[in-house]
Amino acid sequence: MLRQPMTNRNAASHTDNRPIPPSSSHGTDQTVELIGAVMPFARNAEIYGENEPAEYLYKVVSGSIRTYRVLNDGRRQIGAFYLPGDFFGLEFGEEHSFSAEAIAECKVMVIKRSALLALAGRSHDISRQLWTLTAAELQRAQSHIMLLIKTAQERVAGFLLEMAARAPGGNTVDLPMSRQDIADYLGLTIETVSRTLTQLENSAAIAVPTSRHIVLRNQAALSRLNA
Amino acid sequence: MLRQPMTNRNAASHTDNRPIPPSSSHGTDQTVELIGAVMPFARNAEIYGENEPAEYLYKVVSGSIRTYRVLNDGRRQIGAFYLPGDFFGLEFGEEHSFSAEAIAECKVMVIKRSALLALAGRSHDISRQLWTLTAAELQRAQSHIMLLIKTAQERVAGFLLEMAARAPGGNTVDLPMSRQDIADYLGLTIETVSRTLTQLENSAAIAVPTSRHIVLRNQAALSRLNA
DNA sequence: TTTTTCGATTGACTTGCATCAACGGCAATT
DNA sequence: AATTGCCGTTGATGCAAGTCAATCGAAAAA
Repeated sequence: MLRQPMTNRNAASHTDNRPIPPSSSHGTDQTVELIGAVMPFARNAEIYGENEPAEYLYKVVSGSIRTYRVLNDGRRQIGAFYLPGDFFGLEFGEEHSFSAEAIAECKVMVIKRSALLALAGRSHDISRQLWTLTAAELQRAQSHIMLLIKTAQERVAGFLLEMAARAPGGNTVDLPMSRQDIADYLGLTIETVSRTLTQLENSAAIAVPTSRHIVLRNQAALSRLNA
Repeated sequence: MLRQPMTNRNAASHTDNRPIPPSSSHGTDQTVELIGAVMPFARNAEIYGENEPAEYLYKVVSGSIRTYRVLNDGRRQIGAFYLPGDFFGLEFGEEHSFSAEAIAECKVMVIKRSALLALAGRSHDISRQLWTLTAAELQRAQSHIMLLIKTAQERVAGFLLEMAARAPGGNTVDLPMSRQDIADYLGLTIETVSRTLTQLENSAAIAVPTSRHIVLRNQAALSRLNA
C-alpha cells in the first residue's frame, strides 16, 4: 500500500517558469482562448502547485500534462492527464486543487483567469464555456471514480480505452507517461500495471511492441473488461 | 470483490412518482429555487434513472438521497449522498449520469431544467449559480477519488469526518444510510465497514451507541488517519 | 408475547494486489 | 566500448480486504 515518499524524484527544476505577459491578442472573439500567451515547459517542470492562487487557465498546445495530489505519507494520486487541445487548471475557487507538471517538454497556452472572469460577467457565451469546462472535468472525475473500484485488469483496460478514445490514431495508443504515472492514476503499483499489460498481451487483447506504444488488438474484449 | 447482482433488492416500487406541475412560484428572484414544487418520495423509491433525460434539478428538503451507478456484473458504486439543503441531479448534458434513490422517506423540491437554462441565458446570476453547483460536485468527486485510494481505516475515517462536517450537531453523526450504502460509497464490503468501525471504537476514536448513530471521540485521530 | 425479518456483527478462510528484491534493456554520458 | 541511471519486467512472499457462513439484535408482524 505504501510507497517511498514522493514518487517523482526528479521533479521540479522549474527555473521560475512563470507566465509571461500575453503576446498576441486578436480582437474580441467570444472564445476562451482570447488572451493567451504560449509558454514552454521542460520535462517534469511544475506548472503550478496545489493551493497556489489560481491565476491562470491553461490549454495544452503540444506535449502532455499530469495533475496530482500527494498524501501526507507520500502516496501520489494523479487526477488527470491532459493532451493537446485539453484545458486544465480552471478553478471555481481561488486556489488550485491539484498540482500540475509537464510529463515531457511541452507548450502550454496561458490565459489570465481574472480577465476571463471579467469577460464572463459580460458574455453569456464565455460563462457558458467556463461551465462547460467544469462539467467536462466532473464527467472525467466520475469516470475516474468508477475505474478505481474495479480490478487491476479492468482498470488498465479502461485506461487504455480512455486513451485510445482521446488520442486519434485508430486502435493504437502512444503513451506519453511512465508506468509510475499510470499506476498513480489507477491506484495500482507499477508492477501490477506491468504484469497486467503482459496478461492482456498474452490473452491477445493488446500488443506491446515498445513499452510506450500499445496496439489494441481486441477492443471488444477490452470493453467487456471495462464494465 | 464481486457481490450479488443488484444490492438494493427491494428498490423501486416507485408508483409513478414523476414530478407534478409546479404549485407555488413567487415573483422573479434571481435564485435557482425559482420554480420549485415539493414532492415526497418513499424509502428506496427511484427519483430518476441513469441515462434518463435530465428534465429536472432537485433540492433536498428533508430526508436524504443516494446517487449511484451499477456495473454490468452488479457491483454498485454510490456517487454521493445528499442531505437537506443539497442540490442534486443537475446535468450539463441531456441525460442523468447516475441514478438517484431516496434513502428513506423524503421531500424533494423539483425545478424544471429547461426553465432554468432559459433563465440562465438571461441572468448572469443564475448561470453563475449553475456553474457553482457543478463546481461543488466536481470538488466532491475529487475528494471521493482521494478516498478510494486509501486503506479501509482511512476511508471510513474520512467518510465519518465528511458526514460530521456536513450535518450540524457537533461531534455526533446520524447516519441515514445502511452499511451497504456506506460500503458501496467507499468501495468496501459491509463486513469491512463493520469491522473497521469496531476497530475505531476499540481505539477510542469513536463510539457507536447504536449502529446509525456515531460519536466522534477523537476527531484529531480521525483526521490523522484521513491523510 | 412470540415470531419473523432484516440489518449488523463476528469468525474462518481465501485471494488479489502490494512489497521487496533482483535483473535486463536502452539511452545518455564519458 | 564501458559506465551510469532510469525504466520496465519478473518472481517470491505477506497482508489487507474479500468471501462464505453462522449468529445476534432490534424492530415489525402476528
